[in-house]
Amino acid sequence: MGTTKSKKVSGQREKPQRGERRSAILEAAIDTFAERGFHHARVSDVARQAGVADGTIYLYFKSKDDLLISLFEEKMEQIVETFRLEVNHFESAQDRIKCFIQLHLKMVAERPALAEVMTVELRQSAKFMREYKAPQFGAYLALLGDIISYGQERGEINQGFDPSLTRRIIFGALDELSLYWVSSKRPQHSLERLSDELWTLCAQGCFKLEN
Amino acid sequence: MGTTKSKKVSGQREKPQRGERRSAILEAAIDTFAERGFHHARVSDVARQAGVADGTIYLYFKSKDDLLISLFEEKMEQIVETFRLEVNHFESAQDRIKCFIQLHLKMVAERPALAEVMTVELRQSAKFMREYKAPQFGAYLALLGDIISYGQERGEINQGFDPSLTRRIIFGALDELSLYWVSSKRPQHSLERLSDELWTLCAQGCFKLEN
DNA sequence: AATAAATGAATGACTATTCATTCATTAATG
DNA sequence: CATTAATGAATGAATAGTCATTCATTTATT
Repeated sequence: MGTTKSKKVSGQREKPQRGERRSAILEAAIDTFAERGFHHARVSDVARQAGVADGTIYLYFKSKDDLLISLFEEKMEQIVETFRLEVNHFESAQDRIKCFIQLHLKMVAERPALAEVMTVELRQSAKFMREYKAPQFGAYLALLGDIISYGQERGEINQGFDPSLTRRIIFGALDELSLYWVSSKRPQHSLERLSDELWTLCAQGCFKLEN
Repeated sequence: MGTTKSKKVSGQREKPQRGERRSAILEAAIDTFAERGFHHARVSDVARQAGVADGTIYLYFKSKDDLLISLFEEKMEQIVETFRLEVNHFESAQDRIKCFIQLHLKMVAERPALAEVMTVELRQSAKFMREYKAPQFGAYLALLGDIISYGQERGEINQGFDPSLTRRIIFGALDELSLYWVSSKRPQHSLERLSDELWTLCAQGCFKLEN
């Protein structure tokens, strides 16, 4: 059945135009890595999904690892750029943090496959990739840390907090909430709910004041 | 040099006694997976580290995957048991949460290789393992959630928080702090500092009250 | 026609797993 | 007690399968 040469597979793309090959491969890699996991995904799966031949991938990327790293760095760069702009629309550090949390979770909602690759697949190489080889992850953390420092300068946030730790706490919470949401077939909670819960905890803690 | 048959390798164990084989393999797997990463670690590396033959591993575990899963489940079971006992020594939910945070980070300090396997290597299989196949991870989260519910029953914690979300926020923060600490060659902060920072944020939030 | 881009079958490196054999230990026998 | 037989845990060399990467050939572009 079907045409002579190509087995149609769900999600398979049409042969991409010249000049769109590279980004077609990146997008195919996001979907394939999210679905099968980086280690179980074959390069030929990515190629099929992108509508190109196996060898074509090696015209644009040095190796399968390079594909994962490029994917991460390029997408993360865009994200950092967008977030920085959006966040700066707000004056107070409180609003900026709230905005950051919402943007992170909005991205999870809009690009779940990308979120999954970033949260799940990348952590495994964390020790090797993150700070060391992943400047854009550093930029993401730095953005969050800058907001906290800014809040301290403005007197909104207690001086006692160390931005380099607090940013990790907030990032860790966001990352785990994202993983939870992405992994749930039918999430029990809306992303707005996740956002509010985290925001409230960051803002005022969870204990009643008189105790 | 050395004996006829065995090349000495750093960290290699002596041939384990009968009845200690299984746990020798588990301990060797922790070290090897932490050092090389699960996917890059060869079964023969684990065998050498444990001081047994390759085939012996298959007398105790079905597959390399099964070794990772068994490792996680068995260690996590012990951890949950210990944590539950320790935490219940305290009356207030505040003290229980503080205790939980401290125990988690203490474990990271005492067993960094185990912490690394649990935070880094396992996340990659997160979607498949966690809730679905990893009842002990569920038990860990449940313990944290129970403390929060308990705090709400006692009137210490605002009813507005959803324990199933709050527990993930706290776990995510702990997990990320652990990863940070384990990955840093020379951590900038003591684990006590990490513990205090997270505890303070959970307890009172980071914003000054009058704003 | 000349050049560049794309193809995909073939290659080769890698390693999880198997299983025929060994051998230390225990039980049976005289 | 001394000797022999039985057991099954342990071994590790060989297997079998996988899949990233290459490159001779084909197709598209200028």
